Amino acid sequence: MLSRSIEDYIKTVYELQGKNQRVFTKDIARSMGVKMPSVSGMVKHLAAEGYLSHKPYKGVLLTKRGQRIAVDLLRRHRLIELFLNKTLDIPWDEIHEDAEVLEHVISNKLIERIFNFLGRPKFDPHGHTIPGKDGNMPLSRGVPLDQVSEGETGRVVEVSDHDPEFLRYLTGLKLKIGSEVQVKEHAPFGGPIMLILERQSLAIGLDAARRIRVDIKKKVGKRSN
Amino acid sequence: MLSRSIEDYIKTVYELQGKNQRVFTKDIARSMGVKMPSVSGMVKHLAAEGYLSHKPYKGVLLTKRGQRIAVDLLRRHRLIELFLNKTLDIPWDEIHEDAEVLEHVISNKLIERIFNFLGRPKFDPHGHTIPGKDGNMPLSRGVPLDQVSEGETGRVVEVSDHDPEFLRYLTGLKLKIGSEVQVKEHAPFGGPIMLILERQSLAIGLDAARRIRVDIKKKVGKRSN
DNA sequence: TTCAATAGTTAGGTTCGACAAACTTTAAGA
DNA sequence: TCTTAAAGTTTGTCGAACCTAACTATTGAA
Repeated sequence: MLSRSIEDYIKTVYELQGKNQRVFTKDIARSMGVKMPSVSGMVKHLAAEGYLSHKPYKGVLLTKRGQRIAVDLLRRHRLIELFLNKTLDIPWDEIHEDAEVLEHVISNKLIERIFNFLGRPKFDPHGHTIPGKDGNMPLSRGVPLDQVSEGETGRVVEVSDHDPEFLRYLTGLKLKIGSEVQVKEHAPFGGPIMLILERQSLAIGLDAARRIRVDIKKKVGKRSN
Repeated sequence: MLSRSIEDYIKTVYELQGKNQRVFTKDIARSMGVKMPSVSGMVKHLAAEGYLSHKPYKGVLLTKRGQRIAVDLLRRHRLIELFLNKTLDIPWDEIHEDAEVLEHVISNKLIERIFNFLGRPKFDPHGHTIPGKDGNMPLSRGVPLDQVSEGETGRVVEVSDHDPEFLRYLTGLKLKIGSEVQVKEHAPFGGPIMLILERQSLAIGLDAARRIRVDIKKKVGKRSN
């Protein structure tokens, strides 16, 4: 049985490494709220146990084994979020914290019961894809909203779940999973993106736009394939 | 925030002390699966923190403060059991273990949501009374089945939840909360109790009978008050 | 009353995961 | 090339919560 702490390190590295970027001690420390020596020590241990490879002074990268742990945790996290949201009707900005704790302690048996109870779902309340029991990690859907060209329309499919404040902001805008948005204009010099959402205009900052992913709608009359 | 370990010690003492019996190091150690020196050390700490009073060589007794912690845990435990049983349809012999872990980590906010979701219930799936949020510990209902006189009839209101094997045994007998049983005979010399349950005779050992509590039915035609 | 057997405690050690202080490596600019 | 700031590591400590070994207190039977 892995300790809570070990699982958290692996998860953090997974999140930071994205598509195979080496991850540095400083970033792990900042992200986890611990000091660098704690990271150095744990990294040495995790490398010895085969969860990641460590080139001193050059950062770390998860092994297949480490990735498997991380993806399992993600599966648990997302199923728990969806479960809390569906059964107890807890809003999407309040489920992350509880899931963060529960993902480490709920038995596999219980997770699979939850999975079946929920009807073997594919997505969590923030639109994230739920990984398979086999450790298969599906790709994120859509593209970040800041990369959508002017004039294009898309459906919101996924939003970042780490910051409850951000989710409350979206709720305030009435922007949710499934919302249809049209990009009107990219203001220059890192300025906001002007959108139409439910016939209302609104301006959204670049940081926020990067945390929203949309499925681009093919233009009407230009239906390909 | 109390550690998992501290909460478990307090809970164990609560269970062992019953109605204010002093609890001994050896019993705590056996019940928790640790060695006696670990108990001595922890007891010293808990006494210093005011959770219990300790007379060296004479056992311990929870203070009001310690009892409050224990009752809170019991509330959490029972609500979690009922929640798992109701929403995920997990049978009564499988819920205890998960609840044992979850009671330490689920946030108060979540517990209260569960409480309301379940309709502010009074009893868990084993018939145990759920303590109030205010730390008020209601009495157990009924009397142990081994104390029911021959000829009397009762309704099962509570069964012990610590041993899953025992619960499976009851399930096999089709004995559940609400079942009506009539005591036909107490076999002498610690022998079994003969019962009628749903028109079937059955013999139940003393150890089992002590773990089943029933509400005695007033005799027909003798309805008092 | 004495003395084993049993129960309880103290002393000292281990592991885990964090820390501060001190040292080393890297890399960027003078 | 040299220097230095930033990043990373090593070393030694600390608190929790466990352990074993050794010591002490209690108690009940001879």
